[in-house]
Amino acid sequence: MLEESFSELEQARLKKLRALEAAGIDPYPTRSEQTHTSQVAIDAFVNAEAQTEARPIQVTAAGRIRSLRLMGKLAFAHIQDRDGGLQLFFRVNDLGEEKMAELTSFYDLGDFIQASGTMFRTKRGEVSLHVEDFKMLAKTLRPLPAAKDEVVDGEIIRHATLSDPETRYRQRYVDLAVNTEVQEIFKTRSATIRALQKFLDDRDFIEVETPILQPIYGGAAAQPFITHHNQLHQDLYLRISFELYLKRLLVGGLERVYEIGRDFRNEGVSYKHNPEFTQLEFYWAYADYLMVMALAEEMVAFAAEKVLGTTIVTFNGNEINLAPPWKRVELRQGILEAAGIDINEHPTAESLQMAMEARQIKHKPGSTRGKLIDTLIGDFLEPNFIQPTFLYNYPRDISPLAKSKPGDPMVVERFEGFIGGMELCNAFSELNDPLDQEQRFIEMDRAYADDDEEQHPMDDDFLNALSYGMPPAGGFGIGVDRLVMLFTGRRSIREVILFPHLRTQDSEA
RNA sequence: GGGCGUGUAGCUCAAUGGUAGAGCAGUGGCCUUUUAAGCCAUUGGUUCAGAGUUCGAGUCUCUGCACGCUCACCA
Repeated sequence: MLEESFSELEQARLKKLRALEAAGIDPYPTRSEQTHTSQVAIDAFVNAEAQTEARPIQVTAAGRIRSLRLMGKLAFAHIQDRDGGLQLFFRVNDLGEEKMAELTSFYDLGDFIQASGTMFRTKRGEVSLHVEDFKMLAKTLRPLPAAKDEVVDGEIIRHATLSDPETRYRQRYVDLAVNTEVQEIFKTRSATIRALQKFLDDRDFIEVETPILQPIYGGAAAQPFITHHNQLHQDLYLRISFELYLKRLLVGGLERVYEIGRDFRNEGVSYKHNPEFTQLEFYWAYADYLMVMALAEEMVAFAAEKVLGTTIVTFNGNEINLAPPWKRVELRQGILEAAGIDINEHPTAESLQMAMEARQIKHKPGSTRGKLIDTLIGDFLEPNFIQPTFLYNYPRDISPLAKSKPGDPMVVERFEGFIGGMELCNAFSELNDPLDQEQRFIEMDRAYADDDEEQHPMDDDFLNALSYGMPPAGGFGIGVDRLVMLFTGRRSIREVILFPHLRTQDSEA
């Protein structure tokens, strides 16, 4: 029972709720009204103020009570609505003893109120609503964490705010209600996705949706979640990427497609990894990875400009400029300069491993050549790519869906984009030769035969699709959560996901 | 999964192994232009859970749980 979990504070509120009902007031009325948001009301008043013979601005505002200052026959409150806050001014002369008592005896911080009246300016200069009538819209039984805002020189200083990360993520509704700057993160997130969509829509891409429940997973090297369809007696995987389905659409003649959605990877959780995360992938017929590179930097800069009004962001203490062109580093050259190893001189895993050991570089024993190169990237390059950087020309054996570089069988036309020391995107000239693709699947199978984590299952229907002919194309994937981290300057992916994954608790407080 | 750290009132935090406290919030008063409103009074605790050491544990030990940081794997 909810009521049994109530603290003393909550019991006090419950008593007020009962008292409201006893007074014939519905604490949760069905109808409500909001003629102006706080900002619209304030703007309207400020406008009218500038004119001579302005008519009074009649407003019905609605929102959550964030502060309440009772002063006997006077009262001030601030309510919070979707675009800000508004001060309410109550006076017994206007409301009468009975109505005033309703406010003082039944209302608490956190309650939703609807208030009507005219806009005015207080002696201290704050544009406020002079309340003529008000009603309870929703009684709050649990107290919101007490937070008070102090304005010093225009800066808002928040006292004793809710800061425990566990409570903030587990009860995000409280976090959002109390820490309004958290709302801004998710407004930015929403705007970012809209901007990415607009950018691609304007270039004739169509947005599609492909299966999340898949009989065969693929398109990335990751462990999947497994689920089960009861009626069909069939195990299914939650997708780890969109790639193989989107390429089927290229076969079908949809030349420019993209999808924004959720991927699921059954792996470790960290400040940049959540088990489910949002990805954008696009596939572009008659393009190659160099064209994709140019489009990608343009897209990110467009989104930044549209959402933030600038291409300059601050992340982890670094000022980062997202404006194109981004730095381009050829992988072989990059590793040579950073680690002093020329990977071309080490065509086998054994040789490369020896070169790394000679330099005391840690690595997983038994790795493939590509994996070793990946280790070098992670150790020597990725952390140093603070400004946007494309690293291009990847080893073939860790890129089973990318097309080989003409004249260089060990290398594929693939690039990854890094910003703030973090991998942000991955792209390549898409392999469209069904026979080569089959060969790659077989190679992966052989190379990782002993390693369940790296299984890359053969997708026969995908090969079948390629056999019907897929136009040459460039493909691209970007982690939307990480992009939002950059745009909002948040160092943890949990800050930009509304309900990040947490372990379950036995007893919820 | 490994290492380090944290867990005390609704929130933010104190408390040499010796009576668990403060501010805000709450409750009762006073207050007709306040804005971290103010003044007076006051309530509120399974100190994450369990076991142990001790005359005595919020504090020390062990186990478990959750969260954070970090390493490994991945995006």
